[in-house]
Amino acid sequence: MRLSRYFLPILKETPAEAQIVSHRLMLRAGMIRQASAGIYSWLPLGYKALRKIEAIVHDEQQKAGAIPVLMPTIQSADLWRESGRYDAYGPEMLRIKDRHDRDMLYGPTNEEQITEIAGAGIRSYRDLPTILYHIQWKFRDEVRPRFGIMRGREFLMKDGYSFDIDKAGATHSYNRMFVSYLRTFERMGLKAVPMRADSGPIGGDMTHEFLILADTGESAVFLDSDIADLSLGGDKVDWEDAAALQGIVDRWTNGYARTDETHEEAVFEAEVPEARRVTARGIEVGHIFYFGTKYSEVMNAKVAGPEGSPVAFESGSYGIGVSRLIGAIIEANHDDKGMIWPEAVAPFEVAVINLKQGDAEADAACESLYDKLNARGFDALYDDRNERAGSKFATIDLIGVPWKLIVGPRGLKEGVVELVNRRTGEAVNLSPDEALNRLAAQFGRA
RNA sequence: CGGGCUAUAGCGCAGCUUGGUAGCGCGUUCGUCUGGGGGACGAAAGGUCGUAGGUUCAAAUCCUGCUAGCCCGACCA
Repeated sequence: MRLSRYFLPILKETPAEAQIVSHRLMLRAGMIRQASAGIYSWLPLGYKALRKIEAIVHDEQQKAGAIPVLMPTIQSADLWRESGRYDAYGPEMLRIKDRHDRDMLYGPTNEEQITEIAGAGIRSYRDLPTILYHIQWKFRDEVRPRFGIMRGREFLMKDGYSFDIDKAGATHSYNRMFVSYLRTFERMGLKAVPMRADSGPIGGDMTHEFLILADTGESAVFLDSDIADLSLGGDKVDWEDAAALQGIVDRWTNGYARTDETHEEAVFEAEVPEARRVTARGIEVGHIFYFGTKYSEVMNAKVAGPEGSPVAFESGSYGIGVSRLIGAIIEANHDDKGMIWPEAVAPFEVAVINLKQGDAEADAACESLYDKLNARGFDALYDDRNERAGSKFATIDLIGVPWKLIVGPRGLKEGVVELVNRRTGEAVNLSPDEALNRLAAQFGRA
């Protein structure tokens, strides 16, 4: 993308309403624009980031065996009356009427809808397990939306639902999603820690929240530092091997990691040596839980079991706050100049900065680099605006492009361009071709 | 939903106390000089002062209603 032809309405000053850093930076970088309280338009840069995150979630869900679907945003109230939640949900649910005066609602979640679909479409226990998911906009009429997209009323969420014949199957499905979440967040360059969540009326210990550690997080978290240091690495996962998955889950859940909701100071002190006790703040980006037959019983969603008689599904649901992840990534990756995108989710991976637009040699070198980057499959941004160098650096650093290729007449005389890393500031002078090769190696695109 | 606050140009703000031609900085446009970390100078465009009503010769300014938004708390992906 040529910056001169892009729509990037950046701000030098911070809008007054933005309090936390991700909100400020997203507004300044022209990623979002508020439409009304808790509702945002996604401008090109924000939309690009959102799509990248969405793509990773899709990919990891499908690798773990989940199947993508797409359910509507508008749902019928009747479906929710079946489950009893139409009355139970309260004012957070946005209720609307259609022209025939039928009660409708903008979905805050999709348990009812998916249970209806599974109940109608899955006939035999032999078809199980089935995990269906979608990435769709949700609406929850929060009393007090805040922090930009981090707590909006409209938000993009991945919600998945598993269907099994028994508890053992449901546990396997739960573990699939548990490990899938670890992979998903790790791939985005995030350190997400699964923490025991409040299981509410259902009970049991099969519910976890995934939190990203960040100073501005909403929840206080207490954990054993050993858990924060765990990593899957690039290890292959055999998703069909229930015992192996359980092993991974156990590794992450054996130690202490809880939010303030479930924290018990005495247990914390007893289980974790003082040197490893970490008290921090976190942003919830995922939540998984097993809920058994809660919806399938009341909605009469059943399959033929091994004996031929109908059996209610054993289910779980699995959410990732896709739009919230953008805020969380920024909260965890920024400095005083702006955002610092992890390479895997960066809206633009590399920026070509022409220090002297209009200089024939600089222009030609930039054009050539830009073409070659595109040819190699890079998401490249060419700052070809007729701006001064300082202004270009400030813009590119604000939007957090992980790598800069700086091209100017001075360097070109020596036959070099400068390759600079946004996070470390490390800079090296290389010939244009060497710089390209270095980047290709860095991104695995040789 | 309790408490606090705000609404004036794209953004950040002043003006309101004491009613009388709507201002500043940034950004934007044009020109000149510039050009390796948010340049300088000159010129210009841009505002039903959130909205409805009231008081007054006269309202951004005083009064009333409404709406929108922000912050703290309680609540939540």
